[in-house]
Amino acid sequence: MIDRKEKIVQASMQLFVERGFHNTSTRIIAEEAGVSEGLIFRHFRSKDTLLHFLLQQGADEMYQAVAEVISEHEPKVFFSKLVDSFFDIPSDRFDYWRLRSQIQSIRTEWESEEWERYLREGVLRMFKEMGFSKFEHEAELLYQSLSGIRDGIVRGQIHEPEALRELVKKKYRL
Amino acid sequence: MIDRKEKIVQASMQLFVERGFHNTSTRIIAEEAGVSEGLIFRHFRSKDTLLHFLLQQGADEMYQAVAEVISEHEPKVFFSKLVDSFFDIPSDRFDYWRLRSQIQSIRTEWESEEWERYLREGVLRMFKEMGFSKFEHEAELLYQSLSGIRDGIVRGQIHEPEALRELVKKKYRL
DNA sequence: ATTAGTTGTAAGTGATTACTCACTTTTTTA
DNA sequence: TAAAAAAGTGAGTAATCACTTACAACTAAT
Repeated sequence: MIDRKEKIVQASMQLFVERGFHNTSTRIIAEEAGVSEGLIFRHFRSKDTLLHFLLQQGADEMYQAVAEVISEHEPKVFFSKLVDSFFDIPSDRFDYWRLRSQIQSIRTEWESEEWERYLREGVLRMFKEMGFSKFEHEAELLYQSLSGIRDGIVRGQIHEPEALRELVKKKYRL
Repeated sequence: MIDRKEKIVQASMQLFVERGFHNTSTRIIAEEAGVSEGLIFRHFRSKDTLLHFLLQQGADEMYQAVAEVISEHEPKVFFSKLVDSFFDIPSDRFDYWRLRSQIQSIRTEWESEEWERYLREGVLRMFKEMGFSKFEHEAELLYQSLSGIRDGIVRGQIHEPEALRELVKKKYRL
């Protein structure tokens, strides 16, 4: 009846985000998931593997989302889809972003994922095709700004995301 | 001759940023600082107190920096000083920002500091005085964007900050 | 020179950590 | 239905954790 592996995934995600990865013991994960501690290691070889699984799961979904944006070749539509992809984060994906942000700020070896490189390339291409003179800097600025906004959203700091979204689009006259 | 307390402060800051707070033991801090483990607890009552000290130290400096920006009442100059304050982070303060970002993403109870509230009020006031219709949203957008850029800078993701700075200022026609 | 206060150390403390192992129970397959 | 494989448990494990304590060394003032 109950998918215990999924229970472990959900409990660990919540705990990692709330208390931090290194401050979350496998004992409390098991407790929260309602399983024995040993089962965690049956399904995931180690606590690190579990973390990696959570991040990979989110990255896979992002790859899908980015593919959808990237496939758009009309610059103005691309821009709109791009901005929307930063604003339309389903609330059940907030945890992924918060976990990612946490790990990124801890691990020095963190390197950008494939979907992120694709997306940045797409932004670059868009500004180029739109005829912006300093398209590289425009791309960098937009990407970092949107990242900051996304952080704000998943942390619940932004009260009226819709107004912000319109403002961003207006700034680029779209 | 050697200020051992300062040694502890520097070693712990570096380690907290590199490996994460909860993944850094007091044993390794002592090792890295070249002191006995007990000395950490002589100077700082607990590991948490040490963390708080590091954050407070950085916040104090930020309060100074923000006071300088806030004191400017001419909107256009304020804007320029504001943007500069996000771009001109001395490299020896990178660690503070990375530590702050780490703790912010772990602790749920994190609430904005005094200097941050002051700064955001200032940005709000600026847009208001500049006659922007949706000044609240403009302030939110600018603040979150600049925060994203600052994150990028302290993480070494931004290659040409100067070009970005000029671009930001140009966007607001200043 | 004695005292008092501070700074420092080494060797502990019990609690908690990620993980293992021997075992039982459930599910799948032949 | 029997056997094999997978899922699940609970009681371990050595190592590490933040922190304490008893004591020594240094510093400064009387």
